[in-house]
Amino acid sequence: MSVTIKDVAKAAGVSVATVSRVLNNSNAVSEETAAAVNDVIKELGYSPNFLGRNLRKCETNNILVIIPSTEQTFYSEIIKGMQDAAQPDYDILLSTSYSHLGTEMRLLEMLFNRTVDAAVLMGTKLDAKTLNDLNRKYNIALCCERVENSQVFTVTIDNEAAAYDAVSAFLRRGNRRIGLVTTGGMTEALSSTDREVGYTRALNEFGIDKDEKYIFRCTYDYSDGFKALDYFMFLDNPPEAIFCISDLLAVGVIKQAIKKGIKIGTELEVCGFDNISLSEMFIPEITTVSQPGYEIGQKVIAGLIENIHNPVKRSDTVILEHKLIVRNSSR
Amino acid sequence: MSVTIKDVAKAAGVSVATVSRVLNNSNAVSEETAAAVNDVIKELGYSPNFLGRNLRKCETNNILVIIPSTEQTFYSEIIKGMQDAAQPDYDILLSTSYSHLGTEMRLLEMLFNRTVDAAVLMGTKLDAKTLNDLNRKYNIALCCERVENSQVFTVTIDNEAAAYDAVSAFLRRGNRRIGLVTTGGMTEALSSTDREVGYTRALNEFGIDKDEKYIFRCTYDYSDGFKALDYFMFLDNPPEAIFCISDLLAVGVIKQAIKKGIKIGTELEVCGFDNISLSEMFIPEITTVSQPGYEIGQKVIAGLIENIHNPVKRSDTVILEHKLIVRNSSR
DNA sequence: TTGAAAGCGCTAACAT
DNA sequence: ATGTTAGCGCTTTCAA
Repeated sequence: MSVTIKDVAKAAGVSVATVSRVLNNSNAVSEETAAAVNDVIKELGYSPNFLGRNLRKCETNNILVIIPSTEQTFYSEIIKGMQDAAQPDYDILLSTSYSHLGTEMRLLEMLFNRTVDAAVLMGTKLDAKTLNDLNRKYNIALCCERVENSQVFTVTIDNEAAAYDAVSAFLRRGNRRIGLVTTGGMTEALSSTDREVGYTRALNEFGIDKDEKYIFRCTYDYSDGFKALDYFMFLDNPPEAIFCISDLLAVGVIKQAIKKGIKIGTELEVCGFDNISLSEMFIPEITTVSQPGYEIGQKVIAGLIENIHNPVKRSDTVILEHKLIVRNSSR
Repeated sequence: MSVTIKDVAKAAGVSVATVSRVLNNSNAVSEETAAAVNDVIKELGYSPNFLGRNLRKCETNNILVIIPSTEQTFYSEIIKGMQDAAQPDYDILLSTSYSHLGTEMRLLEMLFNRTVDAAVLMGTKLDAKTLNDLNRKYNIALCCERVENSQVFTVTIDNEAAAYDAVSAFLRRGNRRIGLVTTGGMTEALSSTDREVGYTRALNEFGIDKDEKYIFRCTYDYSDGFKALDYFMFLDNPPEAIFCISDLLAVGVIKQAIKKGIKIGTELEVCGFDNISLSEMFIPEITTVSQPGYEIGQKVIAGLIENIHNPVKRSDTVILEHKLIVRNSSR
């Protein structure tokens, strides 16, 4: 079918071992021989078949990254960071799970059947026990979304502190009734729960009790922001500021508010989360919490590669710095 | 290291051949034996090592999809269509080239070294000759972006007609001075060139000559839309409508126009391209040309899989239907 | 219905 | 510095 190492060896008049050495830049081969072999390789248009190499070496140098979706996210920067950290030894292979447990499991098959050496799970739907079991046999890492009681190496931000910062800023500017638009309680995402805890802590510090009526629980869909705004404005004392656990929800809230004639920034402050590019493009530009995407990606792959090569694996959680970015949707 | 087919065979008291047959659902194995083997497989937690299987079968059932970026695109739908068309036989592996020729070539190595069975190139930077050479030896397909003189199987829309439709709509509503914001002339992307041809044809049909002063050539960066608007408004007779070859550029144009106090939709019409989710979220909602992403993805993978299995490959170009979506950024 | 054995393409231990 | 050879885990032909 295609040209193999044997063909090259024959054509170059050497053994396959020598060709292999040239291929792997072994120094135990004379310059002339190497040059001759390389000539033949070029001439024959030979590419080593990695299926053979991988089988023999029991490694693929591929890392699978399972992302929930490629749409409207800040994953782009993370992926860039991952690629840079992986090069030149590893390749990053992306696949989307659509936040679907079955799909995620199917993709993890690649780990079981040795198609990849390791996997990064972003926003996993797996539970702690399953993750810990996996972690024992394979090299995995969590990214952005931690899982309680899991001993899997994780890179994320301090979501509690980030929400605390965002809501504190609202409070310092004199707002007292702060709405929360979250997926917490609807999904199992711990980041949402953590952000709600941070929201509550900020309120408490200003002597305000968390009031469930100022919390709107919904999905990640941006149009749920419409419903949130409608709900809040229907209250006797509508919130003066709204903290959304995603930029997309913030867009929904703002859009609906503008439709209702509410002045964003003055009559109503809104803060999103993630600092996706849309938050800067939107009118008004949206105040948000920025996650250090590139660094997150870099760190998680660096740690994972470390784990691949070390018998004793790190299972800690790396917390990176978030940043509150104040724009026009707040005063 | 890990449990192999041999271990299973030994534990089940059968030959590896029998285990292999069970693994591949061969009917040439008795029900009792199959059940017994499956029990052992479960008990031992055995997963077949695909490196062995792939080497033996000379296939991986993986398809590589090279995308320029995961940010702010309509690729999300395309990828969904690809996954659905690939399942259950193939897995889609994504990788980002960042529109960088070197990176694209590096990723194509996976094709050469048999890590994947085929590759889809989106917005490739490769030239026709290179593509045709590749196409002879490997299974590849182009998606969204055609390449002149390439004989590679391609799925895309009719960009010329799409632009014609968008600009014609402007003209039918009485606009005569139509600006074009494009990357054409700056990059090699044929879609931009095609759209410019459609723009010109529409003008000509209304007895208007293309006037280079109404064309602003820039990069894909959304902030270039700012510059475009500034440039156009500086003209003696500014355009009454602006056609942008991407939604992102349209956002830039609109944002800057609003900043200048120009009423979008009435004083100035704007049309984007691609119908990314942002175009619907933005205020005003943006008129745009929608590409049938899901179907594009589906068709390209279906064609590619067809090619993998057929000795004689199709090398045609499939043109799918676009749709003009009129929203508030036009009258 | 089952088993024995060859071999996919490559690397690496060992020998020279 | 180079060659010989075993074998990675699997599928498949052939024989029984």
